[in-house]
Amino acid sequence: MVKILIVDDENDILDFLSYNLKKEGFDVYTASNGKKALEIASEIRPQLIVLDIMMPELDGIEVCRQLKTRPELSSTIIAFLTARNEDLSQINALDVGGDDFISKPVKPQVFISRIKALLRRNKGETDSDLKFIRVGDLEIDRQRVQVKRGEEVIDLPKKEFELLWLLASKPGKVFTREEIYNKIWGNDVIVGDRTIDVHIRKLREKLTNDHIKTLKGIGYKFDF
Amino acid sequence: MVKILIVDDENDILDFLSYNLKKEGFDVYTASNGKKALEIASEIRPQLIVLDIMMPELDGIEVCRQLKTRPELSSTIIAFLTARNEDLSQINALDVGGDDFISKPVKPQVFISRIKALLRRNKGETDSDLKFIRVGDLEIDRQRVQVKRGEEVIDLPKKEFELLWLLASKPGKVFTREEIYNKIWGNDVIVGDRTIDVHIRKLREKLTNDHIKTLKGIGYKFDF
DNA sequence: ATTCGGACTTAACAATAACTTAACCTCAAT
DNA sequence: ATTGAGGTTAAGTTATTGTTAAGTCCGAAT
Repeated sequence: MVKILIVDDENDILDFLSYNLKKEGFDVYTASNGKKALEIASEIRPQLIVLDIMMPELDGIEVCRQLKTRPELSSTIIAFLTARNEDLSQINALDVGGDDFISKPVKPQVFISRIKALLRRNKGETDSDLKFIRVGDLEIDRQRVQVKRGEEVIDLPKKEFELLWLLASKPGKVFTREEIYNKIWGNDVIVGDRTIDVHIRKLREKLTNDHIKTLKGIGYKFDF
Repeated sequence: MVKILIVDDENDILDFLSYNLKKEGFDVYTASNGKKALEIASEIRPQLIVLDIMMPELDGIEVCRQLKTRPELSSTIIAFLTARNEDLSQINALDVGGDDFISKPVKPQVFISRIKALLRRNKGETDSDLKFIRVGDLEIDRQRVQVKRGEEVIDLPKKEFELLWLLASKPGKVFTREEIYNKIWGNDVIVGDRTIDVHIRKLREKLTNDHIKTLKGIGYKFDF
């Protein structure tokens, strides 16, 4: 379930936003000042924090800055709440890592859809750490499931792509067959002895340069 | 990177503003008259245009008006440049869709902070819900729920349009079936296995060009 | 209320790319 | 020469997607 932390010094607003988010099925937490916000955030690790900028003592900007220094929260989405007529010109909230601004007063529908949009935007990007590898003359793009050598596009089927991705993710490292089986097929699937070889062969054929090296009795590695 | 187009008939000013914006890391383009401005704007689709009002032939107001008629530029931010003593009373620049006035002569610091404030204001509206996409020979207009290839209008029913919109919003990116289900049908609705395929098929039929690619076992992507 | 039509979904079946296998081949080390 | 690991090839096999037609739903027009 998606956890959201709302931070505001006005209880009315906390209740209002909290009510609306809960109705949408989110797991909502609240904090009424910056200090509590930092504590709760570290403890529950919400995916998203709605953060009022204007608060006594620790303001939203400062809270955000501190959140971003903590590795476990560095990828948390921050949505700032601002009064509509607040002067934003002094505030470089985007510089401290904020993802969106939401103006008060807030219409529930608008609020919910903004929150959902934010959650959606960061989905898919966070689940796999790396998206792009460049090795030698190859560019391997996970998002497009596509390999390029210069302008030439090389399309690979799923298994071949995964195999290449695995090998290229640590150029020079030797992967044993067992390792490859585990990472690509999973521990449960059983495939024959020659399966990997066949995929390796197809890769070598398509990436005409000879980057995949066999270490007999040990495994394969990607070199350039 | 944020693209900014500067339009002014005085080269000194172009250079001056361009220099300052580039220093801040913006991607800067320039045009020395209204006609060029329209051309370049359509091509690069900047997030923001700095537009001198007083120009020979096509003045800034007229340029703005024409920009706003083009759906792909309708959400572009316009900042007008005005000489300090210019009589603004006659000019209803805000009526034609301008967002701000900046007076000449310009102090770099002030200029930069105004530009940043403008960009900040429209963040969230502009990049998270984009209203218009142009890919290859297609123009996809979210407001009108309409697709055009040149002069030919292609009407699509809602689901098909959303599917196309999703795929075209990140050309080249592979969307898994699951991703598509989540984004178009929502996490709760359950539809059969072949539903996406059918929609894909209809899209392919209507967009006769062959832009939607299948990656078996992975998903679909929009390429051109 | 009834009819009509388009949008959307489903289900059965066809088609195909991707994957796996198996039989055979090569080659280097012993 | 024998052996064993990996290479090669083509022929299965399977999973996934394409296609089609029919069914359901819903809103607009009569």
